[in-house]
Amino acid sequence: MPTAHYSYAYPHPAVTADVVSFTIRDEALQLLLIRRGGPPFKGSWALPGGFLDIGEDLEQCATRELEEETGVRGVYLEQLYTFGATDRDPRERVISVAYFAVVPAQRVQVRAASDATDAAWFRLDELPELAFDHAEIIRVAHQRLVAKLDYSTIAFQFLPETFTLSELQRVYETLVDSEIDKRNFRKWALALEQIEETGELRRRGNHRPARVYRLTQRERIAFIK
Amino acid sequence: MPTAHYSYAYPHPAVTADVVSFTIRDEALQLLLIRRGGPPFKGSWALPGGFLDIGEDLEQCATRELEEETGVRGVYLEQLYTFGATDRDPRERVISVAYFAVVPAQRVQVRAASDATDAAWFRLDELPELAFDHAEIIRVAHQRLVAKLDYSTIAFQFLPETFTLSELQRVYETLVDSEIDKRNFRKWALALEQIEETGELRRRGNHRPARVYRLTQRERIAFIK
DNA sequence: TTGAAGAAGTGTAGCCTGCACACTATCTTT
DNA sequence: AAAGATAGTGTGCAGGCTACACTTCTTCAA
Repeated sequence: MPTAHYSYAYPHPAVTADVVSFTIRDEALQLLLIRRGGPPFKGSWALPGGFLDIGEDLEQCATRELEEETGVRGVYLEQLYTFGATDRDPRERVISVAYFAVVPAQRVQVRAASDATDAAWFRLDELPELAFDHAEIIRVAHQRLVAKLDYSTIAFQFLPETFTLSELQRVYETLVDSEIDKRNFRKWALALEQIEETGELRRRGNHRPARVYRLTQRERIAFIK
Repeated sequence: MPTAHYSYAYPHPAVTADVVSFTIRDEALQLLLIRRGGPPFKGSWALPGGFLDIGEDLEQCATRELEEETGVRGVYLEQLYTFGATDRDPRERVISVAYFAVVPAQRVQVRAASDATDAAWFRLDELPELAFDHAEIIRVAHQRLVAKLDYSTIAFQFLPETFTLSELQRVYETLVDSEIDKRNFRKWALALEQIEETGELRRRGNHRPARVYRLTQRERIAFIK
């Protein structure tokens, strides 16, 4: 048992922030997991996260944990839900405030710059066994992500600063896991009035080059409909 | 300072559950507040809530606090958001897991059966000064409630088991604070396929009696659209 | 240099949904 | 029996969503 540095009249639970980080790699929705180096669930994969410092905001804590594992900063981060079942951690009572993050595809490789902990991206449809109730947390996060597609421009956060309409369409097709009509999609995307042409053209492969777009208000999630 | 009964290697925050309870009284959206009997914010109004017991689920805690203040059970209760700013409580670090509840108008008077604490319903547009960050919590709760009107049948939770279409329409009109066309509203409500006629008629006042409806699946929030 | 390959880019027509709008029905009270 | 009050009912128009196919522009290889 830890030595006594702090005391209370009644027991306080521990509080952690855990982060579900989504990205799109290889045309698939993936998320970041780390392998646990100690008990409980030693060797299992788990969400990155850690205990709240007593002088730190919840969101600061989530941001810090995410940065420690992925090296990325400034990505979209949103509080998801708070999980507090009494038996969710065998050591002591732990309340987990879960966040979900959307990491642009470009920035994914920055992970290699993080510390020596064993971290990896997994396809959402090929997840390993997970520690604690993290499978449940991921389920809720995915549900939230899909729900937000309908009423916000959160999908744009999967893309780097500039992108083509085809790239945007592929993001949506990956997220909803079905094909979308090209003309209808482009009409819809332009009608949002959230993107503008940069004036540049992107030439990739042996075909007509694509116009390049950017968000009119970078880093902003708009509510639509 | 409290005596030392528990100790940790590093400080744990306190965790509370606070509940924003909405109801409709006098054609207005109202919510339940209690007056604080001790410091901090002594004499101020605040949301009902209290510290999490170490062996108790978060939702259990919210349910318990709500029942202690209102006497009502089995009402709709949903986790709202977790507030954890470092300075939100002057005594110690407190993480508040906020819930929001919808209390049917009929059951409101049960509150009188609760203990001697000073509790009262306030119109949302006539709130007093509030303790802690409870004004912010209420703002978020109201926002969530209004958002849910668009994609769920949460508004039905403001009504008792049986109701007329006019009563349902008044609930919606109160919540969105504007008038709704009667024919369009009834068409919409019936098309949801969430309510059925009980076969009874309700006669109130000197006018044609109204058909009485009930939810086909009582206590269930349906997602629509 | 030319043509084949491959993604980029573009318009229309039908359908369905949301919204505006006014009168008749049935009961109570006097 | 007439007045007062809320319950209950249908249509038409506009705007948004969906389905659907061909041309443009570039690269690469013959």
